[in-house]
Amino acid sequence: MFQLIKKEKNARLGEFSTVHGTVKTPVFMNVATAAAIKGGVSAEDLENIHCQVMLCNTYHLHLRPGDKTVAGLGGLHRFTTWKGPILTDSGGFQVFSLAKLRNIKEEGVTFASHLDGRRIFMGPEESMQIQANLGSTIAMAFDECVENPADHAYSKLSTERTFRWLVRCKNELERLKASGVAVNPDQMLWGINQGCVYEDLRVEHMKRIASLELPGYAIGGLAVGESAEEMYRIIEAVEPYMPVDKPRYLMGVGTPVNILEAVWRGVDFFDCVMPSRNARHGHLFTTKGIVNIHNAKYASDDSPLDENCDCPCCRRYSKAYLRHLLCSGEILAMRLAVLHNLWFYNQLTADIRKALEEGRYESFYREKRAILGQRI
RNA sequence: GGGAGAGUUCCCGAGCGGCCAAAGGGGGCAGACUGUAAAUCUGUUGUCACUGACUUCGGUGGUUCGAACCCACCCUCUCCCA
Repeated sequence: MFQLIKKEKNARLGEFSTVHGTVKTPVFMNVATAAAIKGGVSAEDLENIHCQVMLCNTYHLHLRPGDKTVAGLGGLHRFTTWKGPILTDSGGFQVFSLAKLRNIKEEGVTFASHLDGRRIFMGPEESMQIQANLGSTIAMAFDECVENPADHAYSKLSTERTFRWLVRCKNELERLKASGVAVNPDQMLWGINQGCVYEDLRVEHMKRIASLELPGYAIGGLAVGESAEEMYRIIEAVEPYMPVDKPRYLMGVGTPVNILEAVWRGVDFFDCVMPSRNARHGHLFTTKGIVNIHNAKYASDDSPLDENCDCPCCRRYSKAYLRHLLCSGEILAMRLAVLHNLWFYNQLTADIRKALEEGRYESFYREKRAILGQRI
């Protein structure tokens, strides 16, 4: 399923084929938590901005509209009309981000719904059942993302539990597919590496999950407060133990520079809310660096946000207009800004692939990382 | 013409003798955001030689140790009666 086309040091150019189409990697997956990109971006828009994979969330869709409702409507693909691959996150990250509203046990996690406070239980089996109902292309394992405790002992308990949960996820998804209730009979499960910032735990955990021979592996629990250097260190530590013939996914990452650095260290898949969330807040990524379009200096700037960009926003509108829309609270501002930032991320990974194909990734990434992180 | 009320820092608006450079909104300016409880959150918003000083609460004058707050007059606005 994953074909490695070319390597430059650890950086990989590849293709991942699924029943919903082939993904060229490295790839950035566009985050549509509640089955929509926030900011008014449609499935049709996603096609226009060259999105390859859409990412949705198990927890959110379970709460609303309900995974059974989605299953009744034919699954996420039919529901959203997005034809390409869809990855569903398992709800594991909500174990982390809804920390104040949950209680973790071996069986699973009890959350207070962020919508109405109602208690909901989710364990590996529940997460798989929901994801089977959603019918995504890729289902992620239900894991525990440890919240930077600087606590090796707790992290070890957590990685052990996450491994047991992964085995339960695998068994449950196999059962669901065998019994014919999974909306997508080809749905695959990817495992998630954990272990906080501890190399020994990370490596041990990676070896164990690799032994399950899943079709893809993710590194989770990073970019949750530790430094970028620490994150790179962990990727470097884990990477040698990730199967070469399987896609590697760095969950929730990251900035353009993070992506350049992680590709250099052997990662193929990414996702992040940053381009869409930051866009809604006026923080825009361009080929020359970061623009805060709120800034007064753009009030009379008639030039496009990024002269090198072909997105629906830059093709047509000026910085002054975009700023005005944003300052006025117009919905169009968010839509244009989100389209731009996602275009930028999708284009960045396309440029990365091109550089890899031409065997010049090292110089490409060294040049780009110096520019893309700066504020202009 | 007669009566009643009001004028506060960019705007609205609280304050009604010291703890007031003055609450709270709004607006402005800047920042944050990494598997989305986020169209959110934070800081800042009189001046300067900024752990302090100076100038502000329609104007002028007064009372007081001390006034945005009390008194007098003036200016402006709103409402009611003719």
